[in-house]
Amino acid sequence: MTPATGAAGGEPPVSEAVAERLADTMFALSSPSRVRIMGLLLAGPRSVTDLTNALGMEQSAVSHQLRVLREHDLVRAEKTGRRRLYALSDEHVSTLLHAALHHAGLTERPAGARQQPDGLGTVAW
Amino acid sequence: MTPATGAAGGEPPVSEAVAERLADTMFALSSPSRVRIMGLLLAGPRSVTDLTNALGMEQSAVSHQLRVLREHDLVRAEKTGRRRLYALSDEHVSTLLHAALHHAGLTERPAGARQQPDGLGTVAW
DNA sequence: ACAATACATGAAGAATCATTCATCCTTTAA
DNA sequence: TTAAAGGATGAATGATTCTTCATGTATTGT
Repeated sequence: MTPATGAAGGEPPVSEAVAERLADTMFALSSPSRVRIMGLLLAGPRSVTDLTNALGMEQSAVSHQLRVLREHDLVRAEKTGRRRLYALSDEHVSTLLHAALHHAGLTERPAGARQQPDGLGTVAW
Repeated sequence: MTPATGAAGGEPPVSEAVAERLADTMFALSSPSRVRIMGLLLAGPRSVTDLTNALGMEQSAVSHQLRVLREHDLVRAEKTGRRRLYALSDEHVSTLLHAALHHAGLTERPAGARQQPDGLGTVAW
């Protein structure tokens, strides 16, 4: 087997555990709603109501998706008064997000791109 | 509204179109099987049979997942003889993958980490 | 105390996904 | 030509997922 393909030895290059962790994180970013939320948070902390208005979805849906992001440590909530301020959990996350956005901006253009060359709005790095 | 949260002006920081594209790409990496495949390809091109053996899943399942990766431009197939050599579609992808792996390696340790500090095996950069 | 605001959460339903099974196509070997 | 190897693909099925609806809890305002 593997007649000229390269080494195919013993331990896998990416352990199954890591694969699962990575997939899990990617999953959290695999829905447009959640990515849009992350996109908004990229510009600074937002309350659930802010997000709900900006996204044009139901408050319940936003909360549900925020929960997913929370459970995956992508965002953190800080409660002040009766509202909860959501923010990216750390700059590490925003780095990953930017990398991903950059990737998304470079690959396969749908022919009718009218947005910024990379699809980013005004983003504060 | 938005009483001290920051700007909440007009155009979204991440367009809906980009969010969809990004989510789409992330989706392709949101299953452990596909991540493991990518992990193997990180070490070099592999045939479907190679992957099937290394992964311990059925050939059909591997082909199905390869298709997803293909349709998302994450891998490319080159046919030589009666086998198909799959490889990461470009180095750009492997960059993103490494970034993601790095992220996965740093966040929340499941308490029982026995792998390399970052969970990577022998990986050729 | 009462009402309204801000969020969270459980249930339900439609849609989507990953895997297996069976089958088909193509290419090499006998 | 026949058979086998290497893959791809459609159908079926069980498991997840996203959204809406309804309702619950905590906090502020009057």
